[in-house]
Amino acid sequence: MNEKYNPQEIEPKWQARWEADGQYTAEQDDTKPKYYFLEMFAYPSGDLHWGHIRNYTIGDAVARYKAHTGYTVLHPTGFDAFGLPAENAAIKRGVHPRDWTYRNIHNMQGQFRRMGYSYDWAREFATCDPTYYRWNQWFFIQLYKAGLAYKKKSAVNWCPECQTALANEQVVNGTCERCETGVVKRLMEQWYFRITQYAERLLAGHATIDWPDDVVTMQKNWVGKSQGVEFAWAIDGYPDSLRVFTTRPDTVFGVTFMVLAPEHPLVDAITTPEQRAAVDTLRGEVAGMSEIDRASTELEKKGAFTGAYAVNPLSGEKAPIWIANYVMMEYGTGAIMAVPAHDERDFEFARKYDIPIRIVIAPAGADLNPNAMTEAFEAVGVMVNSGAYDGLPSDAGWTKIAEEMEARGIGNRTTNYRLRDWCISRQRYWGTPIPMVYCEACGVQPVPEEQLPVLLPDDVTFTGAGESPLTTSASFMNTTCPKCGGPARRDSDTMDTFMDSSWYFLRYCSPTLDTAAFDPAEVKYWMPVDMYIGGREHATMHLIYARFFTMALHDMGLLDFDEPFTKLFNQGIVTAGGKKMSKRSGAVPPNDVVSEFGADSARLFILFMAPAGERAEWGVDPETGKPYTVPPGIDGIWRFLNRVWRLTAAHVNGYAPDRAGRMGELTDAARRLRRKTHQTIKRVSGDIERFQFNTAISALMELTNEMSRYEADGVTPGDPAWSEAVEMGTRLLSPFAPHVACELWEALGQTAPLPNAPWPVFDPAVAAEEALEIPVQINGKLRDKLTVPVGTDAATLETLALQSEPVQRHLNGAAPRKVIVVPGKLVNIVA
RNA sequence: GGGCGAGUGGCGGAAUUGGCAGACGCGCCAGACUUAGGAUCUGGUUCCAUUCGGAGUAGGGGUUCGAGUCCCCUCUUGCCCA
Repeated sequence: MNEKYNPQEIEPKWQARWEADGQYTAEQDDTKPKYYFLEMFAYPSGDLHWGHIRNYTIGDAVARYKAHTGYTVLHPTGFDAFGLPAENAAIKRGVHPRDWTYRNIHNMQGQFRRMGYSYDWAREFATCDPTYYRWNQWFFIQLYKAGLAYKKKSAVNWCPECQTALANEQVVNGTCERCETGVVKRLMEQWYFRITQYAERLLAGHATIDWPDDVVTMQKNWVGKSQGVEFAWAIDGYPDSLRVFTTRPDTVFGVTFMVLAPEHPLVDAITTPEQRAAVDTLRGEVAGMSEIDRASTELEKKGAFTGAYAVNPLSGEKAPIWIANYVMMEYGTGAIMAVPAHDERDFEFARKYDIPIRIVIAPAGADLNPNAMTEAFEAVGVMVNSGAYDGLPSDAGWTKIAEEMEARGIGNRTTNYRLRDWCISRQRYWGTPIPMVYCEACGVQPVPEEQLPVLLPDDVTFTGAGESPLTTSASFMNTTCPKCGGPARRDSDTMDTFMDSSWYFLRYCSPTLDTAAFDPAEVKYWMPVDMYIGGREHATMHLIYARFFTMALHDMGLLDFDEPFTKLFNQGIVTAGGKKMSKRSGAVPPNDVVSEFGADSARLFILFMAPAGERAEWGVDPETGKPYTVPPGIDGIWRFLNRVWRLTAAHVNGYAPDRAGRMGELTDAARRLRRKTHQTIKRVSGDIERFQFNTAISALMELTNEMSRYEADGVTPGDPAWSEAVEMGTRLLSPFAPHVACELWEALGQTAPLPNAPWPVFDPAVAAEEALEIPVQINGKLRDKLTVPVGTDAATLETLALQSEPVQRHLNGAAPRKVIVVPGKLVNIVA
């Protein structure tokens, strides 16, 4: 073999050979368990950067490890190819979104392949391909037929800059996530999916999946389940009653005012002429505000009195009815009972408008003074000023009052959710056309399934203003009604791209099938995804939508499982100068590192630099003030791989595959090397299982350091301990640095492909230390170390410790008060 | 403002269960060697004192024979939600 490690020569060679041999083709194999391993697919922004490389390298290491440990692995990739940036490029530079997207895909495919990831490339697809989005349209129609897709006119977040509606999660601090323009409200006809119907299932499903706690918590908060009571208040002098939802029925005697959302339908009817002006002013002000702003705790509370009063059904007291900017029509009933003593927002409001505050829950052993309070008391306490309920703990009172309301027919216990239905419509071109047509005579009609796909037209102009670009294409917009054959218009919107990512993992099971979205037999074999890897930022969007979609498909009888991802791992973000590395800020492509040091070095470096789940700081070059194109720490990885190469190359005849039966009489050095080899197998295996790739790599470095020490004393031809170390080291390196591992494997004379080779198993007897160093402490301070055989008992350790010279010196003749001996660990003498 | 993490040498980081703090790597220092290379190899490298030793895991308190690890308070910081 070559003396010199040359990744530029061996890496393309192995990549070509893997591809030619179909090395990573996923195949059903009844002799093995299956493992479906998936990393979140990439948006084709133009270049891979180190954030991607981290995600995909972690994924590749584990996918390769799974293949070594006896699974038949499905490890696919593709591109999440629809989306706004392509359209922005079209507007700014006149490039067609399709051309821009495919040019980027082509470049990123090259970068992916150069990294040597173990993808089954035959399964790759881009979601913007009609053979894919056709099935988005098919699913849309199925959801429509199942009653899960519906159209409604509603106030949506509208970005005046992007000319599009935004989902709540795309609005950041009241501004557009992409362009940071202030978001306004606008009424539009939009398609929605009834995800709210699955709120309870989305919560219950968490018990059946093995996901990180923080993601589960985020999803729970996103669904926002709250138990409460919905009940009616009579309005003094009006026939209508007012329905309110509260999570605190135990505070009902503390109500000193009521608040309606400014949009509440009763506002007009109950407002008195004297209050009309103030009410209208506030309503005008609120109309231009985003929901996000209104929900903010920093919002200055503003209200106006309507002049009307509501009657407390329990106490019979009258409470003035206000409207306020902090109450929203979309949550609950759009009306609340306000209890300033026990709700922070009501408290602030009452203080501002001089509304009385009445204590009805007293904290244990303390008295609250309504005039001196500086904040609401929201915790559990004892009920006071609450008629027959006085003296009851408030949590017990909660149930009693709810029961009384139900018994008297005033109200009912209900469950409320923060989750809203999923708005699918986007006023954009570069997405999946919504397969619905509008006929004057027949109304809304789905496109017949045999006419799918509804293709994106080419005769579109991109102005960046006005309505959806699709409206500029007459050939697209004008169609015929599938029912009556008369003239009809198509829906001018396209689908949210989260539609694409809600089922792409199903498509990978049968990516080229043209008669259905997926082959049920293939899906039955491969799904669910056993391990899914991606960023934490997808906790409440993609990961909720994909779960909902899977559940909906399950309920339509299309799938026999209802959770798509059994396990989830979130890799940490890569930052440069503290800011997240992304297309928009300081993204560094892997190209320079790969061309100078090779893909194996790039892979090892990104895994070695930080624990996989935590933030990794890439570093900023002090000379340029920009993120490094080649980080300084890469030298350590480069040296390591060169050392590995040299150790193998220098002792090709030191290796003999057959070493069984020659391990009997070994020198101390050989026993040490064997011990290190087996300890390394144990550590690397455990570290991969725990996703601790940084320590796995440091263990491999320790093994090579031990091999260097051993080498100094000479390696004999066919040396059994050396043979074992060199072979095991190569196999352990395979998931992380597959090219160099394959090359070394071949140099060792192995003919079976390394990626299929079984994972090494360690022998605990060989890995066990022969002697231990036992620290001896006096009052917790280290004074000596005893070198003793493994298994030395407590009494012996105590005797040896007390005989130790430094211990005698420190005790200075005094008798120890107590000696703590933990066999195998330490001795601590309390003096 | 709320929820969840994190804070360890000049730097990235290590330390399964409460048991030798600083593995591994970068950088730095010293030496060796040479076909002068992107070298490589060997040794050293928490701080103070260098003699015994002392201090030390953001800061303060606590539990314990023993705390980076557990508990309480404070500060800083990241992410998510407001």
